[in-house]
Amino acid sequence: MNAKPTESELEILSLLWQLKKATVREIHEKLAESKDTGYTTTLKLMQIMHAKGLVSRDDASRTHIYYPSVDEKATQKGLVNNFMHAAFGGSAKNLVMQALGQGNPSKEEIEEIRAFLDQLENEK
Amino acid sequence: MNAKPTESELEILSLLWQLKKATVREIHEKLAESKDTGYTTTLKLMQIMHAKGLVSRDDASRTHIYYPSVDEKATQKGLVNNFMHAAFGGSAKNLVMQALGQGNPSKEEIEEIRAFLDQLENEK
DNA sequence: CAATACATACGAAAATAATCGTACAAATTC
DNA sequence: GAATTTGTACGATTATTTTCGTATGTATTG
Repeated sequence: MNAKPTESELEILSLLWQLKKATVREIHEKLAESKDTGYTTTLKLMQIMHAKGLVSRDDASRTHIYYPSVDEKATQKGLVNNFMHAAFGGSAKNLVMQALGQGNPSKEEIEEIRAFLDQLENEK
Repeated sequence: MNAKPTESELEILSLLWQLKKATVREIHEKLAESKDTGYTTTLKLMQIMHAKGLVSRDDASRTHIYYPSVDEKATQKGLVNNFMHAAFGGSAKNLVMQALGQGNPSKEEIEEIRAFLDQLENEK
């Protein structure tokens, strides 16, 4: 059942994870900030996602409200795993270093990652 | 010009990065270990990649020899950047922690990452 | 209350990606 | 040297993803 979202679906899903819930119009306006796309395109995508079970929705009122229905962490886990294998031959280190090199993390974020590394190491 | 490889193309490109050069048959045999695919499918993909400029080839002899013609690191950089934005809202930290959580890096790799973090921090 | 704005539904086209059959030529084997 | 194997080329088909036009109905507003 756990269908993997396409690129476009993932954009929408990310917004929903962030906003917790949203209407088609809200999502569309956000998307339109960075890409040129029509309203009905966004609508259709969200309908497809609904059919696939990636989102749920409340259609009590005319303007439907959408919710993510797949877990953020779990979905990301699957995607990262897939991506790590496809692009980095499964090497977490290589992926991580590439990401750090260009993600420009803040001091706080670096600290968090360090703490996470400590924890990982202790488990060994 | 810098075309982004598709999933299937990336599989082939990864093999080429690893092998430095290869024939269609060599690539095909490798691919066939893990997926069920026809020889002419692999051939066609490599021809497309050649047309796109992702690989170059030496067609002096009947059996052509293929070489990667895009840089591994540079290509990965573009892919990570894209993926980080698509799946993690651009947060390197979140991507990194997910990857570390399941990539099961060795002690040595963790050390390398730590050193890289130090370096990043010093640049700030 | 008519015109306009805003909403969903959905079929169909367009764009992209992947697969494969067939044709044909060169090499190899029996 | 005929049959088989191995190679490329490439058009065509299929599958998937994305886009959008049109229909239709419900608010909102002048």
